[in-house]
Amino acid sequence: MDKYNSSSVENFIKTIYIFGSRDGWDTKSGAIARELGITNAAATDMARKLAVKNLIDYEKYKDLKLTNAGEKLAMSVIRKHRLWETFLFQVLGLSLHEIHREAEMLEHATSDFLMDKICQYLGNPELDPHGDPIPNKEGKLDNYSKYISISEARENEIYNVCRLSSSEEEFFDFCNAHKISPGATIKIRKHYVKNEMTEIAVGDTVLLLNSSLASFIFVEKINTET
Amino acid sequence: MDKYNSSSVENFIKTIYIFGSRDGWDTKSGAIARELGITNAAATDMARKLAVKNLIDYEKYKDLKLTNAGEKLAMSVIRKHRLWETFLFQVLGLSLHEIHREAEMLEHATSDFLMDKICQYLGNPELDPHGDPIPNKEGKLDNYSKYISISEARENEIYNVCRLSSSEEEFFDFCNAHKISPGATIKIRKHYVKNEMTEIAVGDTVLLLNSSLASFIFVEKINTET
DNA sequence: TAATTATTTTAAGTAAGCTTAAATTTTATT
DNA sequence: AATAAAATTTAAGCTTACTTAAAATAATTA
Repeated sequence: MDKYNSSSVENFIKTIYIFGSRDGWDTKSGAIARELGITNAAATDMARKLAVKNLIDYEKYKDLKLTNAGEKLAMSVIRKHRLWETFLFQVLGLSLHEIHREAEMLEHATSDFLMDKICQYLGNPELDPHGDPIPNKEGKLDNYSKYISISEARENEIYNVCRLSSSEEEFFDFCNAHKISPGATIKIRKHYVKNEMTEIAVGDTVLLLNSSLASFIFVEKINTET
Repeated sequence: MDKYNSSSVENFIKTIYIFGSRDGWDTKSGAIARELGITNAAATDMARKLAVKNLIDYEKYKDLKLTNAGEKLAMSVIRKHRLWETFLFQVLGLSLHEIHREAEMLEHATSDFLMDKICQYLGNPELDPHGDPIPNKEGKLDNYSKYISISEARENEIYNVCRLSSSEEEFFDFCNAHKISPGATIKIRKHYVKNEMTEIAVGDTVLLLNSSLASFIFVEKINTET
């Protein structure tokens, strides 16, 4: 078993993990290819190679599934990504969309040794600036309460925004413009199911979100106890 | 002209620059190959390809020479290397040999944008922790007084240590053990030319250095003026 | 200076990570 | 359930960055 994996391999494995953890998203070679900007043929090719390396279980035409080793690798890359984002945001003051772009490169060029130093420096954070949980050294997400996306939230209920889980500048432009940030309070007014839109209220403003926007904003029921 | 260069290309160009700036070192394909741990054939191959890309001037059997574009690229990579070393040393507290290993990877995965942010964060440093000068954004080494290595220093003169320009752990073990660090005062006692050894004194300790050690320790005549 | 040794280059071949185009399989539609 | 559409896989081919082995050139030494 090689110790070193290329950026291509790491991104492939990472994408399978991320897609697999999102409700209703598939992990077939086509979806991964689209995300990575490569052809289906290239993705199939990679899938077969990584199956030999025992990082994924591959059955033709089926969803790609990570093995234990594959999941471990995914968590390691995601840990590096989220720690770098936290560092770039907190220490160097980069913006939410800038940190993604840089972390996307740095995550493949950082040793476990250095990552642990950075983790310590940051005081072992549990969440990155987007609100996404940071896996620990062992690749586990401990005490991580799974938030729900706006598309899954109940009508006429009030929620707290917890995560803005995108990496596109335009998405953050939108969130900034309408005061949607972790900690903000929003009300779900109505799901227009056929049209795949959700109407929410932030303060006095009423917004109509398409399903893409809605799926990247994660919320939590406001805790009335304690 | 491509904007993006691979790690292999960047390391190749960087090595030509570094070797070219050291007295008595050649920049033939063989020397570069040895340094990079690849075969001569691979180095010749790369040399021809980079000549097409206009990064080096290539004449068979001759020393490899960087073009203006090649030198610009070299300086950019070296700037990133030395800024990362400074950052890892000053901010995260890594040791002198650890910073080299990590910077060697990070230098190829860092945008100019991020590098400038880090440079600002550090207060635009002029020297890295080894004492090596950090090129500016334009790829120039401004007001850089060229130090001499111990092998070039004059017998019976007293000097200040300015740079420890190596990346090997053992070298730093040696320097630590004998209190050789930037700022330390040493006396050159004698050059044993035939045996390629130099005898120096650090405080009360007399040390006999082989030419390899002597070539990595850079010194400056103690300034008696001002 | 001729011969030997060392170095560099050329030639042929490999693996990774892609591409396009054609064939196959799955999914959706009527 | 048959067929059309969509997705996936296979096949062949390309580039990068290497390798080994043989050929050519340069440097050294007798």
